[in-house]
Amino acid sequence: MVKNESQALVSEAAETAWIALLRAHRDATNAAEAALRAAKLPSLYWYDVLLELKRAPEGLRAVDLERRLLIAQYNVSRLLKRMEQAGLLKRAPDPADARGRLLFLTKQGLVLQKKMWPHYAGVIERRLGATLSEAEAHRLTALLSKVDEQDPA
Amino acid sequence: MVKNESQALVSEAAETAWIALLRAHRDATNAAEAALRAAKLPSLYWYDVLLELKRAPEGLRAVDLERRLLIAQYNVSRLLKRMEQAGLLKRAPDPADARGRLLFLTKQGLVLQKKMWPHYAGVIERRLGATLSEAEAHRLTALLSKVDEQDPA
DNA sequence: TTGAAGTCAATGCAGTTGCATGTAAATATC
DNA sequence: GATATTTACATGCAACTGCATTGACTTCAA
Repeated sequence: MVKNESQALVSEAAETAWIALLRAHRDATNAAEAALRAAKLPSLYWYDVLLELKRAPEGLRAVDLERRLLIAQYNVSRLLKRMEQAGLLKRAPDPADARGRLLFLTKQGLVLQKKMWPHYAGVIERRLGATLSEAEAHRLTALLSKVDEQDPA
Repeated sequence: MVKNESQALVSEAAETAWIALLRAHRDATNAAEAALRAAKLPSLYWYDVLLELKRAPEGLRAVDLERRLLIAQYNVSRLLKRMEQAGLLKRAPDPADARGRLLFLTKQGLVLQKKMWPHYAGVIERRLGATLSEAEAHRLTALLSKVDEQDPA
């Protein structure tokens, strides 16, 4: 996927790991998206939003979502509009800050989240649960976490 | 990013690893894309194509690219059209199979690949080279590889 | 060999994303 | 406490993606 021979810029090991990361991710998310589509369900991003909102029954601001999901601001904005139109969430004025609005999951949104989960979980289980032992999964998590603790860029 | 409490569908460890994978990838590719954009260079996918073609001076078919890069067929088709229009590659009839065409990198394409690499490499180095030891990078690669050896599903 | 089935690519259309910018409210500065 | 800066969110436009389908060739099988 990447991998370049002209040296000195990056260690061989780091570059190989990078490629493995890209491939594993692309492959796994392709599978997850395919599973959801096959079930006529929305994409992973929609799921992520539904779940975040489910966990924040006191309401969440778009900015928080943006940070948690690492999605660009304008995409969050439009994603929320679509999801609101689909009846999955509500946006109410934020008493603490009139610039933004607080987001709340609707009953319909909760129903959809629950409906999507098994499909999503199936993929995770096949990709990670079935191929890695508990210990390996933990090690993988630890290594990946080191990679993005690296906040800025 | 994901993470659900209703159990039994997936092990906790696998789910956590999944989230870590999504976050690490999103974060790292965001950084890489940002670095390339800041330098007014094309996106990662373009780079991937350039590099694959560089490595296949004997010519490559679109189908092969599709498999190597895990990009959908119609996206490969259009990506190649754009890159051809940009003068980065050439498409010639494949003597062995008249349905497809063979792809070749142009001199301009090679120049661009070389120009992009340092920007890309910088991100890889900061994300992976700087945060992981050689041994850790190798372990990460090994674990990620297990995940997508899992072909179909 | 011929026709049925499979493979390699391209494309119209609708939906989504990125970029640049805009509006409004909050915070900082003096 | 008026102005400048920053923050939260929205949006027009152009580019890109996914879906479904098509066209063109290859392969398989009787």
